[in-house]
Amino acid sequence: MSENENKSSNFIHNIIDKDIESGKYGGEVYTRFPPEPNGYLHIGHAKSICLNFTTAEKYGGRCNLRYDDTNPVKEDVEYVDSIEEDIKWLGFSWDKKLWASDYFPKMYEAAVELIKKGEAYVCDLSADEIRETRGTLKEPGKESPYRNRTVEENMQLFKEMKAGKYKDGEKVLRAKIDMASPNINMRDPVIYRIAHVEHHNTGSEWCIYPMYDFAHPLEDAIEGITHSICTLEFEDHRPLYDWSLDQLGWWDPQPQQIEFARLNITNTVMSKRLLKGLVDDGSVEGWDDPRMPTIAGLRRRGYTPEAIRDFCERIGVAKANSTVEMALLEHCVREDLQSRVASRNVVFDPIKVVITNYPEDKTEELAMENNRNVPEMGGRTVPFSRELYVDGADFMEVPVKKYFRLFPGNEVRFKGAYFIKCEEVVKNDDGTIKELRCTYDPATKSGEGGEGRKVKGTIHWVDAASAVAIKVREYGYLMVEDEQGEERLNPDSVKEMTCYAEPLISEAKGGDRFQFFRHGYYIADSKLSTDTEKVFNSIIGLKSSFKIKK
RNA sequence: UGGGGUAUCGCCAAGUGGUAAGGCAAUGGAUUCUGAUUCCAUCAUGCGCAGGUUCGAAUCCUGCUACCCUAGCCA
Repeated sequence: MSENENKSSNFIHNIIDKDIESGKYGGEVYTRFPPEPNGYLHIGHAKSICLNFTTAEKYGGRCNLRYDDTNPVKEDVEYVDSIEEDIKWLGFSWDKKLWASDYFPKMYEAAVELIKKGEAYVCDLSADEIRETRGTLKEPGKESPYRNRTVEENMQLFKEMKAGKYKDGEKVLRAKIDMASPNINMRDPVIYRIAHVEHHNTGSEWCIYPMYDFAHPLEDAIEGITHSICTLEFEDHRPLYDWSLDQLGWWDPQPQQIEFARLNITNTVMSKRLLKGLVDDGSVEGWDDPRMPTIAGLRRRGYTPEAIRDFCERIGVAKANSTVEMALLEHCVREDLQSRVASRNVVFDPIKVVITNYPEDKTEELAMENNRNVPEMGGRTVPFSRELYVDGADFMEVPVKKYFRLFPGNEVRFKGAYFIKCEEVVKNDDGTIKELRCTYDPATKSGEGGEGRKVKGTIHWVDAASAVAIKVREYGYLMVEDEQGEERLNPDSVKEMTCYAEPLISEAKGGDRFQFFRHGYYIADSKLSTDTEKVFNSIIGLKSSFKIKK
């Protein structure tokens, strides 16, 4: 991979360039990827991961992996292994692996500091009451009756909160800012809540937990993060981010939050809620179901980390909401795979072909290159004999115009073998095709000259006697929208079929990728393959194929 | 606009007052024992709209319009 040189710049780089020029952070660039461990990472996270890690890389800086585990009721350590695996698989290494929960003491100290400065107070209002007094988008809120408690009283109450004297929801700590602020986030936001819940990291040490808006700036500042990159919906929270740090005045310089637009891809569900729902109700095999847009799903489907990184590079980073076409991701995989993958003959929807003038007891081993564009990948041999299978799409009894594959009376090149002419179509009683009776021209053997005649089409085939049955799974869109605009599972999102492949395919190991002649790219699914039957997941089809025009 | 954002080709996206990069998609053509790949060519007198400033505007000013975010003790 060509590193650095032609990496496009974006508005975040422009901000960093200015910071470097002004010396704001002494030329340092320190970023972080802060997932909440409440689900698997998806392609949208990949954009954020690439952005944070490559930005640090570009400037010779560092990037931390930090779990944003400030809400024990929603989080689960079961996800951390997958998160780390996915980041590593994408090819990134973090500077430090950290847990926001390790900063709970420092955050508590910060809250105490705010109380002492009269900038925070303990509020006894219920969640409902807080909502009711917050005002609306157009009307200011009302001040809490507890807003003017003394510093001493607040200190006492907050200590009691920490000591576990109160039940969940009984009290909260609020920042004392401005109930009339046009920005609702500044209307005395809750910064600490009570939750008598076991925390995976701190156990039962704490029963009060900081809210994201208060915790996140502290986490960044503690780690010395310079540029805290997050998505657009946090734009309105930035004043609170800055307020928290400004009030404390503990750090100089302070990190700055920069927002960018999250990734959307056409026909792709990116909502964690929906994805988790599909996993929980058994609609998919799990978070790594090949139909899922999770990194684990894409991996199992056969996408490469290089392709995903290339995709993230190409989509750019900006603040405009956008939806990238799936075709771009597909282009990236195709481009990556075409030079690293060997081709194998697999026929879908097989039709039997009998070469009537070929000896019944003869079998030839014909040479075939693994990848025509990459000679270093060498070649292989495949058996050829009197009975073969061809792809259902490569024969038309009544050809449409410009169809140049097999049809009665037409002659085509069998890839790596001979010119074959279809002489007769033999049918079953029910009218379906039983077999094609064909003849071959011995003078046209592949690689042995005989360039006299030309033929328009080349099709692939497998030897019937040695063919291996494999299962092929092809994927469509996971979700569709119904009349009500509700997203629901697409019943046709997976199609499984049995196909015939050349014998060598039986040596495929889980994770091996191939190009199936004329069908596209496929990966051997180690999770579903057995010794007797291999399952191949489709990654992506070829760029274009013959389309029948009406 | 309560407030905060964003508008440049079908989809992304550069551009930061000097006369519209690039990629994907699409379309034509060349080569091809994969209708793939590769290769060449075409693809915004135009930058949400309307005015204004300027020798010169996607870039500055004014006024509109559309869409997104925001009223969790989630992140």
